[in-house]
Amino acid sequence: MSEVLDTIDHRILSILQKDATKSVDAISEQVALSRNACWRRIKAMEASGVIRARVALLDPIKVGCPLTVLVLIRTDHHSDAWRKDFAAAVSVLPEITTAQRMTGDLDYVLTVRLADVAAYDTFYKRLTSRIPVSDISASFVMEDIKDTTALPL
Amino acid sequence: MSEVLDTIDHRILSILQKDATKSVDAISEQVALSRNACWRRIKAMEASGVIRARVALLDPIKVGCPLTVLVLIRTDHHSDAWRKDFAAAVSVLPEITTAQRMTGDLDYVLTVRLADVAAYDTFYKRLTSRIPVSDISASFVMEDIKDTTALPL
DNA sequence: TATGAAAAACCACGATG
DNA sequence: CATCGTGGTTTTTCATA
Repeated sequence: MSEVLDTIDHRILSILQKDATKSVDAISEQVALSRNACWRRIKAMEASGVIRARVALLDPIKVGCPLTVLVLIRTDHHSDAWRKDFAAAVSVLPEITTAQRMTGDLDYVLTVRLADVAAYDTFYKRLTSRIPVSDISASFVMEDIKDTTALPL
Repeated sequence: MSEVLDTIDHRILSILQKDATKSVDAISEQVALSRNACWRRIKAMEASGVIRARVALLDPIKVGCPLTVLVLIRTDHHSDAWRKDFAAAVSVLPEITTAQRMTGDLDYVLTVRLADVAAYDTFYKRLTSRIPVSDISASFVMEDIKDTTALPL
């Protein structure tokens, strides 16, 4: 309901952002609150949508997609229909984990998770067979220096 | 121990990737396995590191960082020392959620989470005061078409 | 703070293929 | 002989009074 998050909320969130398996007991101790008060705050933040989900993060290498590719896309189709088709293609391809429409001269950026470079070629064909793009270029990730789902608070 | 994941493991993972609050009972029912067999598989995947963590995902808008910026960086310092400084700067700045070293002509790509465009200027100054870069450009995310932490299985 | 209900954590045995 | 299922115990966590 309320959209105002105080310092204690922030501290609770920063704990849960890193480890959602922590019990209410452990969290309440860390933020110096009673178990109950802490539990109510968490419930409230879940209800208001501040906490959107709790998910498991997997090891990309161990599940067989060690390669991350950033795909930069430019289009000359600036119609609603094209955008709809593009969004549909994006939602259908599970290798695409993020898709963002950008300002500036590059129109779209995709993050794609793949097994290897050969898989990129397959992906490239599947994508471009679904939607016309005027310019597409791939940049491969050599090293992950940082990769977190935790937002700054 | 074993690094071989079968179809059932994949189904368990795909459930947990989307919702880590699901009880073992519920999961075991979905994958048509006994509670215990299912529990053993999950434990094994936690132990082997296939499941890396369980985290809470927050709403960027409700938490006060609705703006996502992709920062493209080129450097002419290709020394170990520079890389170390860069990594240190990246790890210190919480607004940077991902930092990747790339192939091709752009050296690094950062994903940065911010409150607004003004905050980008502050961020830009803090970053460039810590490390010298020969070229840096920002591209702002206008629309999130897709954004998932779930890897393809 | 107390408390009942639920889920998780773990163990042991026999069955199965 | 790995892995499953059943059925049990103990402990923890939840969620509310």
